[in-house]
Parts: sequence; C-alpha cells; structure tokens
Amino acid sequence: MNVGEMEELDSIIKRSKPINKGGYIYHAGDTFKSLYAIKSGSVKTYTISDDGTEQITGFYLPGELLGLDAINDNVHHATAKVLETTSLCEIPFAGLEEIVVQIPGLGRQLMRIMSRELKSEEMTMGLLASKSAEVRLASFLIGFSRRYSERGYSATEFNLSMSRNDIANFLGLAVETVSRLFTRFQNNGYIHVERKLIKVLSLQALKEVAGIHSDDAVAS
Amino acid sequence: MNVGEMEELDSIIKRSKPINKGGYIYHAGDTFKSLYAIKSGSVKTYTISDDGTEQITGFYLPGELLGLDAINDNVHHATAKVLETTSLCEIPFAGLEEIVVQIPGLGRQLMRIMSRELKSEEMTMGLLASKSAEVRLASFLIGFSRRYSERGYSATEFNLSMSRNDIANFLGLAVETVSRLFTRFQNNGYIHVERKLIKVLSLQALKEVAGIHSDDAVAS
DNA sequence: ATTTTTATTTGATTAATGTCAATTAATGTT
DNA sequence: AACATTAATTGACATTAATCAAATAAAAAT
Repeated sequence: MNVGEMEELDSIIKRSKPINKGGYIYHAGDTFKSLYAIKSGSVKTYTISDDGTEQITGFYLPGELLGLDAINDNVHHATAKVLETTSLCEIPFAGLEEIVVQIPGLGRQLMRIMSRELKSEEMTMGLLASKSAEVRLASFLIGFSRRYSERGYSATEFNLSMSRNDIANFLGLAVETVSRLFTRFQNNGYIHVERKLIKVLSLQALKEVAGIHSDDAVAS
Repeated sequence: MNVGEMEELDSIIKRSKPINKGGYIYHAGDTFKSLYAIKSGSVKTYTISDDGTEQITGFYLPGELLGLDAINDNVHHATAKVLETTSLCEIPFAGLEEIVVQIPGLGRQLMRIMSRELKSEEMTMGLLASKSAEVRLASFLIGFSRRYSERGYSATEFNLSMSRNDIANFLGLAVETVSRLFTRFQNNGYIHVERKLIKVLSLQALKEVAGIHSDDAVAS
C-alpha cells in the first residue's frame, strides 16, 4: 500500500501492537478476523506439511498487507511469524467490509491491492520456476531491492532479516547452496555481504544474472 | 467460481466467443478491459522475458477466472493463449464495478474469488519450491485432479491439454525430465498415460510422492 | 564473561536433473 | 495417402546442486 491507502484505512484501525522477534501474528488454522499492515519490521509466512516440514510462502516488509489469502474461507492457511520486532496496524475485516460500503473508493482500492499481490505472486512463481540457483537468488535480491526502494528505503543497502535457512526454504534450495551463492556473488563484486546486511554493488550485474535486461518485471 | 457465482455475473456478461486452439485472449501489454471466465476449454498464461524465453505462469480450466492480476495497473502483464477451442464469458470490468455498487454481495464475492486465487498461487509456490522433480509433477497432477473434480469432472481421468514442454516450463524442469517422470509414474502404477489423457490409478500413491498425507493442501 | 547452542560457511562426495543426440510418434499439410 | 513438421520419448553423458561432514562464527543462556 502507498501512504494514501494507508491513511484511508487509518480510520478503522483497531490498535497497534509491536511483536517481538519470533512472535506470531496468527497461526495456520486460526479464524480470520483482521488484515495486518506492517508499519515497521518484517514477517515470514509459512505452511507446515504433514511430515512437519515448514514451507515458507512469503516475506513481508513495511507497507505490505498480510492475510488477504484468508478472506475466502475465513481461516488462515499459513502461519505469520515476526522476523524482528514488528509494529502492525490491525484492520478488523468486519469493520472494513462496513466501511467499504460507505467509501466507494475503498473497495476498488482493496481490489487493486489484491490484484497487485496476485501479480507479484505470479512473478515469484516465475522466479521459482527458473532452473538455476543463481537466477533464483539474484531475482530474490533484486526483488528486495525494489520493494525497499518502493517504500522509500535504500535500494542498494538493506537488511535481510530472515535466516539463510529461510531464504533457502523459500527458494527451494539447500542452505549450503545459498551460502555459497552469497559468497560467489560477493567474490564477483555484485554485492557485499556482512551477516544479514546486504550492499548491492551492481544491480545491473544481478539483473544480468537474473536474465533481466529491461527495468521491469522483478518478483517480490 | 462456482455455479452461483457464475450466475450472479451472468447479468453483465458482454458476449460469448469461442476461440480456436492457439488463439489469444489478450496479450501482455494490452489494456485491461475485461475479466474472462472459462466456460469450456483451457488456457495458459505466460510472460516473455527479455531474452525472448516464455515463462508460463498458470493454466486455467472451466469455471476459472482470468485477468484478475491486471486490475491494479490496467495492463495485462501476461499473455493468455488458448490450449484448445475455448468458450469464454467476457465480463467488462467497467460494468462490473458499477454493478458491484448496486449488488452489495458481489464485491464481497469478487474479493473472495481473488483471495482464493491468492491462496491457490501460494500453494503453487510451495509446489515450485519443492526441490524434487517427482514431487513437483505429482503435486501438479494432484492439483489438476482436484480442480477437475471441483468442477464436476472426473478426478481420475482427465486431459492435460498443454504440451509436455508447457508442463516442464511451468514446473521449472526440462522436458525430458517430465517425459521420464510420466513414464516412471506409469511404470510404478500410479497413472496411465496415453498421450494427453491421464488416468490416475492411485491418487494415494501420488499424494505420498507429493508428501501429502491428509486430504487438503494441493496446489492449483 | 564463559559456556552452550544455533547459524553460517566451506569442503568432499553423491545423486539428481539438465544437456546433447537420436529415435519414434503424432500432427498438420499438400 | 504420402510427406513434412513438430512433439515426445529414450539413451548417454555432463553439470549442477544436494547431502554428508566438519569447522567457524554468531547468538543465547548461564
């Protein structure tokens, strides 16, 4: 969401509550009651398969909206866990539906937000369908660069708050492969890695690895 | 969409037009004007990257809705191509937005459809993030089985209208791998393959390959 | 501050899957 | 119907990335 959208929703926001690292926003199976907009911090969502393995379905950054996939059947199918201390706007969905009737533009706005999310997930699917591990990680980094810059943060220096394990899980790679790729990208001069802090030295180089030559079309 | 939803939309449907195999519904870059519900047939959507390679983002079956990802920026970012002769309901979006104001339930309905789509894409992402080719193809087949059965078609005997190449592209595998896996699944007695016609002999076996033991959670 | 635990990195090896090449089957065209 | 073209399968081989194992580094706990 952009600032304007955030302000539109401001009127019905229930309350703000910071959650500490490792805390949960909701669990898979919970009844869906609210959407959550991230004010600061970051979140991962994941499902647990029958054999107990966790499958990460997304990472969320400030300004992004969480829980849209639960509207349909009123149940969260994923668990949302906070990666660092995170502040949220809780938007009760019942209230939202009322307001949507009153403010004609809001329904349209919500629909657009969902549309944007759909497009973004399709791009992520493209990322995941790419066969090479290099392409996946490069696209992943480009996506974060873009998302941070869209929110007014630096496009070239940002924190990947999730663990290497989380990244590997999300990208469908082994941790070791992810670790080696970070090293390789650094050796190639594409990025500088310092624990979780990533400095992008050549976005262009990353884009070439990812097979992106124009400026659009980056997964999020 | 279910039958009820289809009927609700029926009032504003512009016109019906069958498209022959290989024809297009819209191209990437086209201005977004309408949503399309598939009455019969099937569709693939794909984006073209800078190097000209095609990346398939989804397959659509009867009863499914196409174009939701274009609402936000009014432009299709993917191309929709028909895999066999296909009949569509064209739903002009301008008209839809008017009607949404008049019929309160419709907006909610649309939002739910989009939510369902989001969830479904997240499941597909889970599929694509699975490292093994076997798991991917098994999940793919289970997904089609479920989607067909949801629409009232057989869950155990269906046509995969797309080429092996399309399947491979979508799953991020080489065609040869897909071909070998079909053979392997057949040799194992999971399925019977006859060109594009798939007969599922043991859905249970496929689910075990896919790591699904309960009955839910299958990508579409 | 020290110890314990957990996360990350690096190396060696193995297994899976991609690539190349050839064959067969299916489809479309004249 | 015969031919040409395209799609699918199968085999041999190469390559990538997973696994196993160990070392190092960072974070958490005492």
